[in-house]
Amino acid sequence: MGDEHTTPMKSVVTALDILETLQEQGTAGVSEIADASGRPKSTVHRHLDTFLECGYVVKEDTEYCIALKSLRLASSALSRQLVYPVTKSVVQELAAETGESAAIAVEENGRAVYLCYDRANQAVRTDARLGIQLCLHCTGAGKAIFAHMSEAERDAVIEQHGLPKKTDRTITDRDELEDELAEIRETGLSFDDEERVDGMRGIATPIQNRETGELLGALTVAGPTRRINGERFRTELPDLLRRASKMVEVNITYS
Amino acid sequence: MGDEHTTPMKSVVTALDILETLQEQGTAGVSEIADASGRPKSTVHRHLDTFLECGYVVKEDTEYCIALKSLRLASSALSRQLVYPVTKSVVQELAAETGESAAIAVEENGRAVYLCYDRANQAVRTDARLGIQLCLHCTGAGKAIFAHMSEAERDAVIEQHGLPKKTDRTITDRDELEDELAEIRETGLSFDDEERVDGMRGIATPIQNRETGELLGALTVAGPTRRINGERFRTELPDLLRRASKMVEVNITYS
DNA sequence: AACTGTGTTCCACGCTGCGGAATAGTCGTC
DNA sequence: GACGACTATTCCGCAGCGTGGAACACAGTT
Repeated sequence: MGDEHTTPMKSVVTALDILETLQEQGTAGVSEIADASGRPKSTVHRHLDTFLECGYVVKEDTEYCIALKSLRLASSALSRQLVYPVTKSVVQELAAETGESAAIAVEENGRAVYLCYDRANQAVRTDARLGIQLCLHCTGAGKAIFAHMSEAERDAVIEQHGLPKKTDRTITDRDELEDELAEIRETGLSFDDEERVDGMRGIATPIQNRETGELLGALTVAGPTRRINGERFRTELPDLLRRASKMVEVNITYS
Repeated sequence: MGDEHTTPMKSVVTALDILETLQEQGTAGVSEIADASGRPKSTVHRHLDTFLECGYVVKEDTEYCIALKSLRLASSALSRQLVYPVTKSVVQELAAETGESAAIAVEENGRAVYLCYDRANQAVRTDARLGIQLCLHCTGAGKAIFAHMSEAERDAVIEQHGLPKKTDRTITDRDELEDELAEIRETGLSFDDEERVDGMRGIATPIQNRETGELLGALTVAGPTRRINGERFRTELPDLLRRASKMVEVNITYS
C-alpha cells in the first residue's frame, strides 16, 4: 500500500478545494468562498469562472452553486456498483417498514460511502448525505464492511485513518475491534450502539456475492435510541435486515 | 446574456476534460484516456494522480474510474432542486404503472437535465443517464420547459444551441416551434413524436409552483412507438401524467 | 531476445496561474 | 446625493508550476 504520489497539481487541487467549499456552503458568493477556503478572492473568482465555463457550477445573480452536470460523474461512479440497482428499492422498503432511515454503503479508500439513502417521514433528519464518507470502525455498515476485509487491508485502513473517538462508546482499541469483527463475521450482523453519534443506533448486514464470497456492500437501518431498543434493536430489526440482504444477494446472483 | 469570461484556467480545463473522458469510458487506463483526449500520457497520468489523491478517482490495478466521492457534488446540486425529493417516488410509480421509462427533467444552461430516472423491466434501455443534458426543442420534457420560459430566454437558448436536427421529425423552424410551445402552454401537455430518436415517443407535463407560477421542471414518460400509440399516446398516458404532476405540485406547495 | 504494449519518472523551458492592488458596481444610511 | 461598506471584477508583473518529450521500467507476445 502507501503508494507514493508524484506531487499533485497545485492548481487542480485548489480548484477542487474551492469546489468542495462551495459544495459545503451549498450556495455562496466569491468572498464567502474566499473566506471559507482561505484564498484570495481573485483566485477564487477565476476558478469559479473556469468551472462555470465548463458547466460544473452555475451562477444565479452573484451566487454560485454546484451544477447538475456533476450528476454525470456520480452516475458513472454508481454504474460500477453492482449493489446499487438491486438494492435501491430494498432500501426504500426498509425505510418504509421500519419508519427509520435505511441506507446502503460500500467501501472506498478505507471509509464507508453511502450510495443511496432513504428515510421515512417520521425518521430523524440525520447528517446522512449521498456520498458522505464515514469511518469504518464506528458505524454499523462500516463494521460490517471492515469485518470482511483481509487483515492486511484492515491494517492499512487503521494505519491511514486510525480509530478516532467519536463518542464515549466508540471502539478505539484494535483488539476490542477485532473481537467484534469476528463476531460480526460469525453472526452476519453488525450493531452501532451510539458509537458515532450519541443517541443514535444502527444495525447492518453485509451483502456478498454468493458465488465468490466477495463483499459488495452493507445494508443498514439507523435511528434514535429512544425508538430503537430492546427486542426491536436486538431481534426485530436484525431479522428484517437479514431477510432484506438475503433477498438482495439472490437478486444479484441472478441479474 | 453572452457573458464574457476571463480566460479559463488551462490546467483545470484539461483536468476536467480528462475526468470527462474517463467518465465516458467508465473505466480506463492512462494510454486509453491519452488517446481519447489527444493529450500526452505524462499529462494524463499526472492529472489522474492528482484526482486520485483528491479522492475523485479510484485506481484498481492500472485502471482508473470515477470515485464515489463525486456523489457529494451531485447531492449538493440535487439539494437545490425542490422537485427532486417530491418527485422521486412519483417517477417510480409512473414507470411501474406504464411499464415504460419515466423521468424528471429541469433546465440548466439552456438544456434539459435528467435528475432522476426509472424504467420498468420491460422498458427499452435508452441512452438516458442521470445528469444527461438534452436539447430543449426535441424532447417532451424539454419542450415543456421551453414553453414556460420568457421570450428573451428562449432567444438566448436558441442563439446558444440552435435547433439541431436529430431526426426527420425534429422541429427546426423557430415559428413552428413557437406554435407548438403556445399549444403546450394552453394544454399543459407536451409530446415528442420521434423528434429526438427514431422509434421513440414521449409525453411530458410541466411542474410549476402553484403560488408563483415558476417552472420547476417537467415530468416525462417515454418508450418505443410500437407500444406508445393511438389512445395510449394521445389520451391514456397524458391523463396519467397530468394527474401525477398535479399531485407533485400539491406536494410541493405543502412541504 | 527483440518488439510492442502498458504505466511511470524525470527535468529544463517558458507559459500561466497567483494574488495584491486597483476598479467597478451595488446596496443602505445618514 | 454623497458617502461608506460591502460586494464582484479586472489588471498585471513575478516566479512557480505545469507541460510534454524522452528515458525508464515493466509485462506479455512473437
